[in-house]
Amino acid sequence: MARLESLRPVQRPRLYEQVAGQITEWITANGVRSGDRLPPERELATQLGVSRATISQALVALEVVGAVVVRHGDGAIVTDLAGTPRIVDAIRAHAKRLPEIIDARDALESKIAALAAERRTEAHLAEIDAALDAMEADIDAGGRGVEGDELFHAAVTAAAASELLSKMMREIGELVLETRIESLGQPGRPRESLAAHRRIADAIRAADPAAAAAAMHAHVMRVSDVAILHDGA
Amino acid sequence: MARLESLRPVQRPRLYEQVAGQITEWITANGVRSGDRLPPERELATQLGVSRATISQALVALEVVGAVVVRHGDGAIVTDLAGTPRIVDAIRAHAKRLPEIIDARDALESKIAALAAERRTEAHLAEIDAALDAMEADIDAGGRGVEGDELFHAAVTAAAASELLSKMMREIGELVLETRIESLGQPGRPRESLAAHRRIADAIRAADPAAAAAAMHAHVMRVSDVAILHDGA
DNA sequence: AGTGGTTCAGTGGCCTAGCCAATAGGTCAA
DNA sequence: TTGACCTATTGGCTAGGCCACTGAACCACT
Repeated sequence: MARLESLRPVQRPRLYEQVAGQITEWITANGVRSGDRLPPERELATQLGVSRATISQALVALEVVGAVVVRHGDGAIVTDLAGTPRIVDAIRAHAKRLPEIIDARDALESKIAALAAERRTEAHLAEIDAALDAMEADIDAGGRGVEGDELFHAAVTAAAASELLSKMMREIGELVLETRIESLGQPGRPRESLAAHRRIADAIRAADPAAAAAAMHAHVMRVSDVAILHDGA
Repeated sequence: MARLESLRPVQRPRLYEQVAGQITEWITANGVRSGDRLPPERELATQLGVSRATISQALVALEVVGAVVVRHGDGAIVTDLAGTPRIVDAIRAHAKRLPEIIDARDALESKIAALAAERRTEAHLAEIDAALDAMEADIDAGGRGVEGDELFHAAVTAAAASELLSKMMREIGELVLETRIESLGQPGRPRESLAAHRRIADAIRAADPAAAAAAMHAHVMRVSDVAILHDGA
């Protein structure tokens, strides 16, 4: 039974998203500055050819993101964050920015590995070992060890005990996953990757932050080779 | 004339916010897990006593935050981020997590400095110098060089040429700023900080990534000392 | 002048009612 | 077993309307 794990659900465009995008464009295009007011909802509705309810939804979205603040009876005021596109969207939009993902991953995971080496408990080490075992078992069975790979990085992140770094990793996690799957798809890679993970685990166990960071750095860079090659193909 | 700066505009609660909050509570209270479906909009509307339009707005808000994903014809599916409060809020909530900010800043800025050393152009170097000059001038004039400090880090970040890392820095920027101001407030600190910035700039100019990262790391750690002490007071 | 009410037009907040479109799940014939 | 079809359920979006809030203009009073 062939897997189709690379397939993703079709894009279901929401009207409010499109409207929010158009409003954002309008903001940047017209040089609207922080503090300026958007046109009234009713006017936006007629101009963009949608209902006021949809405009309202778009404004909710923009408000949640922090691009505008809507004031009852006054209007929607543009904030200073308005021109800033959302992090993941910005990347996906250009798509050719895999190197940026690598850089970010390197920055975060190297630090995470170092912190993990300082703060790991026995429970964390056990969790990391379990992930490595799962990875090895899967590879022995002919798999690519993707699941164990994910578990490993999750365990290391947990050991680092930083909610902030953890959250940031989660933010780019979706993008990282793609590069990870690509990398492990290459023949011989899984075993090599397993060895790299072992080196990271050893450094963490040895409570050696610098070595852990270096090992993680090397691992991330090794993965990036493939990803970039694949990207350029 | 007594100031009333502690006064804030009255809370103008939005219905959709309240509804979103109730839905979130419902999720955590009922042990709803990732992948489970929320009740239909129509049912939520009658149960919470609001219109479907408002429910829809609340779901837009939750969707933007990433707590749910709404599928046409199917329902609103809870994601694994549902229980996770917003990144900045999470930190602010505990408030005692300054160390985490330092860790994150260190991870990002060290990498940014390294990348800047690799990719800086003459224009970037000029920008960095300008920031240092502004910092020095302000300090000579008795100031703390806060503005120049910000300009410096902004210039280095620009030189790193990574939209992703840049965005991440912006995300924690608000929090970093607080620690920065605290640090520079100590007597003697501004000049010392200026020297540290110069070392970073030199490494970047010399196109030495490792040295740049090390200098930035040292700088961030130096700042953290003060911040943590201040925090413990 | 300055202060405080009043009014009014503009604006967002929220609602009701309804149709359209997508989905999941069943039925039935090939 | 497969594929086509139907149907109930659900979200997407619209239209139209009432209410509450805001800000500016105006006015009366001090």
